[in-house]
Amino acid sequence: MAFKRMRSPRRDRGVITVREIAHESGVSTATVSRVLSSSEVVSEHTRARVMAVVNRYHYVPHGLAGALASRRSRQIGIIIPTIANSIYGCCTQAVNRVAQRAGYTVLVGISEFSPEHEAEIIHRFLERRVEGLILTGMTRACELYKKIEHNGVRFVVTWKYNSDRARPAVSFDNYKAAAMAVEHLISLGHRRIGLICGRADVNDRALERRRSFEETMRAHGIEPDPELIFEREFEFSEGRDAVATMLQHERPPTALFIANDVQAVGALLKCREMGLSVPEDLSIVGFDDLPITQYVNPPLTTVRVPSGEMGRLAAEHLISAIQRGQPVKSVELSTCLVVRGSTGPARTSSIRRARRRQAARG
Amino acid sequence: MAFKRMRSPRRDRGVITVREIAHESGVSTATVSRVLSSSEVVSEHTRARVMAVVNRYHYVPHGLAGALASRRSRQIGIIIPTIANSIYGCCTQAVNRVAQRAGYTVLVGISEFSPEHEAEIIHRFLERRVEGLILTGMTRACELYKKIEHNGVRFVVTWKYNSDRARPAVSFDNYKAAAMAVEHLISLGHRRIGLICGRADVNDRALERRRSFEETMRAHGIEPDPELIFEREFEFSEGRDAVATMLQHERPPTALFIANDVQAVGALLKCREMGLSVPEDLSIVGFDDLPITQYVNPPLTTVRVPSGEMGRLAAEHLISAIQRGQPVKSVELSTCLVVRGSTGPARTSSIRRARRRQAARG
DNA sequence: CTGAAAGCGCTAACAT
DNA sequence: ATGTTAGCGCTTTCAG
Repeated sequence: MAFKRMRSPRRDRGVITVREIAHESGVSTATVSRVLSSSEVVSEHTRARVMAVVNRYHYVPHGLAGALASRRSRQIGIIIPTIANSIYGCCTQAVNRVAQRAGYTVLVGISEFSPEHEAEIIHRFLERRVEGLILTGMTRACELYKKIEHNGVRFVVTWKYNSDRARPAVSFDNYKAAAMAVEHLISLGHRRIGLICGRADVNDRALERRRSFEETMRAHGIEPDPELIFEREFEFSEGRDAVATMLQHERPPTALFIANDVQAVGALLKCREMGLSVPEDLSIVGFDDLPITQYVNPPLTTVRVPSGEMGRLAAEHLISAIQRGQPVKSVELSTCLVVRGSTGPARTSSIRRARRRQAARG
Repeated sequence: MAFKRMRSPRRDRGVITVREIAHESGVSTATVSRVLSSSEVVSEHTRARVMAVVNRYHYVPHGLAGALASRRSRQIGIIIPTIANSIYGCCTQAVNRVAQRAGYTVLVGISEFSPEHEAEIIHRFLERRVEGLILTGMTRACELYKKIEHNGVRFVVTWKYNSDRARPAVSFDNYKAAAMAVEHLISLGHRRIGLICGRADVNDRALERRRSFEETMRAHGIEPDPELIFEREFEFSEGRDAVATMLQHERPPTALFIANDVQAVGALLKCREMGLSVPEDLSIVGFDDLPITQYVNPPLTTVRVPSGEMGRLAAEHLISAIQRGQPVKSVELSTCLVVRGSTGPARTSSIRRARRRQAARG
């Protein structure tokens, strides 16, 4: 071999490049680029000629090369904990929609509630040079936030809002939302109220809702009973099992706040299966307002959260911040209590009465 | 200005590059690259020195530049029609998991059942130089397949399997699966059977299930009544409305095949709400085996499809095909009928009887 | 309105 | 085991 390096200009797997297109249409690569970015001033004539060649060759520009050269990846990332709870899917879908319209692609990461896993996803997204990040919840190593900022990447927190925190957030306030639910129960005369929620150690939304439950109870002079507080995974079955166990307590609750509808629906169906009347024997208020909640029997009283709008706004704020080179603006979204059939006035020791009834029957 | 171009080597927004790392640790960029790709032979000593600098600077390599240079993007794309039906979420999550483990990032596209939208997503993914594509269903413009292949991108079809087609698929056979459901009903003595399914014009899975319904009926000497076939969107409410309408027919069905569980659960709950007994008044068999189906009352008889496994296998086959430079191997997955409480023996004109009962009560 | 050419940050031959 | 260097395919000044 006499020559130093044998790299013919188009030895590649036949994938066309700007150079070929430029050559074929008798213009420079710069012009092709201008035509394709469709923003520049190019004469109608040249544009037509170039486009003809582009179409003829089914030319698809190399976006990564473009990103490298322009230093804009036109990608954002979103990290959600799970897809088992459809609220995250709904939010992601909304993000996807606005991103797409703005010419951005979205990378989806699923952390499965693992901080290590999340850190890994963030690292990968940073490598891919996302221009922005949509995060779920606020609790994560300070290091990680530093790493994100250090790489010049903007982010916005969803599903968690605290007016006192410095991090940009587009979300509702879990504390307030949960308080509405608990106060609804208290106002119906319930004093003995149980809580079922997600795992507070890996989920700051669950933590916040739990904290709100406890403090709201105390604010009304009720001391929450730790034996009536269950933290479980996000599954129908977990809600079912939790409620079954809780109702075996010697002093069972007359009402339940179940801080997510997946567990709430599971629990509600279980109650019916056990022959309990809802809300006569037990009131239940859920959280999320999943579509199915209005169709179960009785329809579930629950807290409506704006999952879709949150996704939409988070993406809009993030992208506009990126484009305008400004910090992301926070917004607090509102929630509301949707009162349906699963909550009613407290009646003394209704579970015990129901139990007796069952015993008589069985 | 006397000089031609003013481009200082590190004027950028402070983001570190290999060159800086190489310089700081007194090695070449090639060595840094070797350390980071962790595959090459590098002395323990140099590796440690380089890693120290990497960590000190929180250096995150520019993945797009790497992709460009190595001509491997380490990305795959998946396109699903919606996230409203959680089976797609489940599948996507599985894909994500194996991709991540293999060092691939996944781009998620949501087509919302629009072919135009899907074509756009594919184009964008091709620009991003995905190395492979996981598609939902097989029906799309031949042009589009050509475009994908023309760009040297491998793909695999999911949720649709036909042994006669040339396209690589990792899926179950909708026709067979639906036939199991219909035959179950027929074997219980039902002759007047209705169908509720997705829109067959934009969804080849729905089409296939509908075709299977009609042909299986005929194979058993029953002519399907077009008035008992409803194509609807994927919503609980659509299932509800469809069943309500269908039962007003002068000769209502004694059984229903509802080709997806979202609609099936909606329909089932509606039946209960209308005071109908399931399966005494009406048998229902669903499709998908969503988690909730086993908890509704009565638990839904349905066809179990391997959403998670399909995602896992599709991703594995695709990635291994990419890595070994071979075509993607097809696999047909199996489904099974899960008989639960919503189906029972046919009883003559049970709906009419129920109606009379209701009239008597009302 | 168009072209020339210098990189974007990295990897992969090739050479040592 | 490590360094040199030529690109990857595109965008973007700057010049005309």
